[in-house]
Amino acid sequence: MKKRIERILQDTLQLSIREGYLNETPDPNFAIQIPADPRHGNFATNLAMIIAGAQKNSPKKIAEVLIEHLQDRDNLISKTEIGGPGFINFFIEKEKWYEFLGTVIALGDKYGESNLGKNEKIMVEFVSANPTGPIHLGHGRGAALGDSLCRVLNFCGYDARREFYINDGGRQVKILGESVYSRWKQLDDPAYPFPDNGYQGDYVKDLAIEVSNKTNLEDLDYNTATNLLSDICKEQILEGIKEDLINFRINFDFWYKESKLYSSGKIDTTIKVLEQRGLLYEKDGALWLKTSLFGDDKDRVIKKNDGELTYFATDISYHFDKWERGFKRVINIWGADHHGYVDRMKAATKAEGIPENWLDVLLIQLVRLWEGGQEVKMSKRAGRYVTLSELVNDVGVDAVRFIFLSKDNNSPIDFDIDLAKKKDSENPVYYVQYAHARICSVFRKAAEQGLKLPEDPGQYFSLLDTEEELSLIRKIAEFPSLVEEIAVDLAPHRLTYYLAELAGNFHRYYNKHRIVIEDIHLSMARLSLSMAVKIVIKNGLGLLGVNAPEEM
RNA sequence: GCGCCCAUAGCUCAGUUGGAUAGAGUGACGGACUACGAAUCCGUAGGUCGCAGGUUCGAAUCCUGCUGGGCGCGCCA
Repeated sequence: MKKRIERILQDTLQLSIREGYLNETPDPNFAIQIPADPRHGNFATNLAMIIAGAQKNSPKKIAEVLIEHLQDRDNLISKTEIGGPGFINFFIEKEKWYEFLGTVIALGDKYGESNLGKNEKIMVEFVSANPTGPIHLGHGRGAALGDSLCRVLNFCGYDARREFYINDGGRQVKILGESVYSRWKQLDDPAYPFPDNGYQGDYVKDLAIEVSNKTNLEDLDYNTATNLLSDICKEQILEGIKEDLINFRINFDFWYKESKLYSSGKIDTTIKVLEQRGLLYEKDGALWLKTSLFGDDKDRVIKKNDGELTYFATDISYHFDKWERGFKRVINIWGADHHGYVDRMKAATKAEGIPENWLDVLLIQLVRLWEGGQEVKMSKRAGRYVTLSELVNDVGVDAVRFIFLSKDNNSPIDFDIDLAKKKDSENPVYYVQYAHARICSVFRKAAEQGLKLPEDPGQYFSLLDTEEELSLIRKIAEFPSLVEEIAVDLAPHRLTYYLAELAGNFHRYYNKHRIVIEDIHLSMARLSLSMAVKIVIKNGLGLLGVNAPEEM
């Protein structure tokens, strides 16, 4: 609907200029909004006010001109008004809303899809947790966001893929091996020293017991033993991570190992490319990249004076590889504590000759847990933190995903476990799911009375004449443009609020008007409307990765 | 010291490239089941949009300066 209004306005503006009713004006960036106050119409635009300056005329005069030459070929608009300082308000022909309702039902689970992305290849890289311990809440938040973004992007016609980058080559894996070794030694000798920067969690002790039972460590020297433990444990932890993610309904398309960058020679190639571009230099025995030429505060080391590559070097190479794999855009989801890294990473991609804006980095803020009115204090360094699987086992996938996705990524989340566990109205997840289950229940009831949706329900829609019914249809009509906006803004949290509103509208409607009644025709009409609501809730929850249950 | 993010109802948060009278949930109080699921609905109360300037027809939104909080500033990963 919104798009049709936009089209009409574009045509009207062009025609007005072409025919000389208005002066030539640069392409205006006008908005179409749904007014908060229904008296201001179904849609409103600020177009007249936006171009008033360039037209050297009052917004109201311009609005009059535009209305007079309105290019409404389909007779979509029943009435226009000029309001406030120069808004043009549009009222849509009721019949057009009924037609729209018919298309929603016909489209079913395709309602809301679009071809916005034109099959463009996008990579979303997220979670990418080190294989040194189980994934925690922050990873879970990133996982929910990345996965939902991919769902939305694919729904909008992009070719979006999920990728997990495995840091299996760095020092942290070595430290994991040393930590496990130490815990194994401590089984006999509690005084055996533990590495200063070792991993503290209890899972390290569990690994020590488990692996030492299967592997003979006694005869190995320290280096051999710790290396062996590193290899075994990182694989085992990675399996656990994969399992946690699958339980969280996330299926990655690609698992990309850092070690592959070394073995495939990608890193050497990348360094050569940068060398050829004249962007490298040596100083203090180290190799530096001139990132400061591309917006970074200062240049960065990619090879240390001991000959080892930095983490940054592998990351540059990794991103060059993403580019070579043909992705037209890349979205990285990082914890906010990595924000200092964003500028240098973007600078590095530019240094590699990759276009500006190719890389988007979404930073996610902290998740704080609350239980029994108190914050659950966590400290990763001390190994005291709640894992994603613990939380999911406690409150369920649907609630965790919905709550994680209900906030903008830039806002910290206070996650109230008690509230998330509640299966009633206080919990927004259940509020939305209940609307869906309730509609399914109504259809079961209708079926008992021999009622079901006819092939062509459109003939009854004109019976939907109450304000509640018309506003429900309008709400349903917002869905496609909202989904597109979410794909552009990378902001799936808006969907949670929309779904709660839609569910609320339906619950109110349900309480006020009976759906299955003696009047068969009116029942058909109301069942159709209910079906459309059900479709949007199901499609919307699907984009969040949340189930739409038929019974609860 | 420099940089990024945040500040909206008692609490948790929305607020769509600046739009018309700033919203929702929750908490508090009071109501609604002899009919489709009361896991719901209706009503009341609640605001100096952190503070001070600026930009304009119009600012919670943009700019500047403050205050308060989170995070980051390594030849660590």
